[in-house]
Amino acid sequence: MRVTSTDWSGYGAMHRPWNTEVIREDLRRILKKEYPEEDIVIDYVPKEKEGDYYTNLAFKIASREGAKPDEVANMIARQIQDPIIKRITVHPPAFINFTLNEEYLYEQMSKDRILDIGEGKRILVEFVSANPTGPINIVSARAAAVGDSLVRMLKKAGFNAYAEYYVNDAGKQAALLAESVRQRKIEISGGEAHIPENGYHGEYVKEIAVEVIARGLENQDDIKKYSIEYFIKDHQRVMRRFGVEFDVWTLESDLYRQKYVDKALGLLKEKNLTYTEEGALFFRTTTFGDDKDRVIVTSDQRNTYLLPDIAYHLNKLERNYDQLIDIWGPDHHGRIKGILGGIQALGFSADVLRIMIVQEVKIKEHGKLMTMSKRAGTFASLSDLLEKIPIDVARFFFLMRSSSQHLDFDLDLALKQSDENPVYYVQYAYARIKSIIRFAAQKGIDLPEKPNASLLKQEEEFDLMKDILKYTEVLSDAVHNLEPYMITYYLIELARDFHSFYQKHRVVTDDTQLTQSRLYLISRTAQTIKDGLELLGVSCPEEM
RNA sequence: ACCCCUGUAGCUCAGCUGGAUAGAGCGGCGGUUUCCUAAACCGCAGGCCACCCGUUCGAGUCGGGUCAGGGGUACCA
Repeated sequence: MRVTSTDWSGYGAMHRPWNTEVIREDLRRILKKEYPEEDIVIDYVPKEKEGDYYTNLAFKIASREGAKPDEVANMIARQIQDPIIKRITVHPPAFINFTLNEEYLYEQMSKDRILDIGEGKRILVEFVSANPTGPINIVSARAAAVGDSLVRMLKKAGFNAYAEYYVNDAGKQAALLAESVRQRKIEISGGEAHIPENGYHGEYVKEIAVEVIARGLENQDDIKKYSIEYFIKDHQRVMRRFGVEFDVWTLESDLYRQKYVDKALGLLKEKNLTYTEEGALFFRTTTFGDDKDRVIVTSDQRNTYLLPDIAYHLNKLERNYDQLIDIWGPDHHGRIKGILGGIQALGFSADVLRIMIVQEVKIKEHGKLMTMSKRAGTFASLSDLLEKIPIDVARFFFLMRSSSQHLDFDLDLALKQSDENPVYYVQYAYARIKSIIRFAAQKGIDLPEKPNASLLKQEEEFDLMKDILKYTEVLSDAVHNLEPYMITYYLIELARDFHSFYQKHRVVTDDTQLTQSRLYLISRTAQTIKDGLELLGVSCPEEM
């Protein structure tokens, strides 16, 4: 099975028509009228080639019918006619290229296209969910950026999307933290610390021990409660600082209190999907395609993570979401089959949950990759990273790569405040536009309500118009693939096209009509940049 | 031993349902400012898409194999 996000079952594959107002859908509809049975693919024409969009329809038909592709292409080209298409050209071997009508572009540009592919469906994105036993690490930071951006994108695309953080406060790790703190407390009081083998050795444990002493906490439960809460608060604070808001924080301990764990266990037993072996209770995940069955209750009667995890997903499903998305770190990929098995065991389709694995992050400084072990690395935690670089830069960099890709975080580049840093490149385009609009206002030229768009005839102007219209298509692709980096790439491209335009053509001139048309064009550009940066959770300053 | 991710320009990466002469940023070299922000723009150099086999009219993209790097493989999460 495929764990990364390309095929989003339940919402249709990308080539299927979406309920969206985008240009390539207009083209698809036109072709569909003549070829209702065909699976029509519309893509962008490479730069430097004639036309804006193309289809490979002729190849498909020719291949199936044993005809010559170029003849089929010419036949199709003769057949298709529509006001939005200025010109259809056939290029060897058999591409059919469409050049859009300028009038259509002018008209589309002044139209607000709203993307609604979610149709109000309820979708829950759970991410970060770091154990409350230490600071937020870099991979979790990346997951935070990706998850938060995803929620913003989904909302923009018409979903009712919610962000959730799950806190493992009841398991073995929490107990280990408490014991580690207690040992440090003994040490501070003059005794010898016996930290458990798998316990927590970080410096921060000592700090908590000091706090615990100051509060006079003695028994294990109180120490545990204090330590866990310490990190929950820490995580909440850091997430807020990073600009990530969660709608719901769910505690594992609450799932126990509300009997969800008992309920899940009962359901599994009831369906005869468990058995006992050597004192441990196994869940038959092999029924659902796992390579071996998994233990859910250990021989010493403790629950493994899988049982409360299944209970948690039962809890989520009972809250009536149409779709669940979990974002996990690379070290958790081994859990996928277990949890999907659990969901199916509870009677749901495996499709209701999509699990994204966000790959690891390495920090690169002075051309060298730094290890990020808590012992050696300075950048073990998100807070450490944010001490060094601005939030905008951190978020943008985390969203520059597809999430299934290992990420090398180039700290030197991130620290550069000018030139090469792509964050500022995009922000600068926006600030520049705002500056031009202010300049025009000083000269007494205001943004027009309805500009005379037909004055825009330059190549760079058409490039910008097409970019702006492409925005909803990019958003649609990004949502479908659950990949925010597509937005990032698009914004860099849009900024580049604006900077090129700026260099070549003056906006504010004595020609008031043309000035107004161009003001309108660049203000639409600015609006698009701002919208896109908001999806990434990156700020958009008016001046730089 | 098994599982996951990855292998495209000097470096970091795009290239989505197979389609045109494989793209961008950074780095390198060379240019651009009496004018709305030079945090910008323009040009040049740089690639046997790890390798082999297969499917196909067509493969960086799909399938099989090999090699290499990273991560994970508890009755931890």
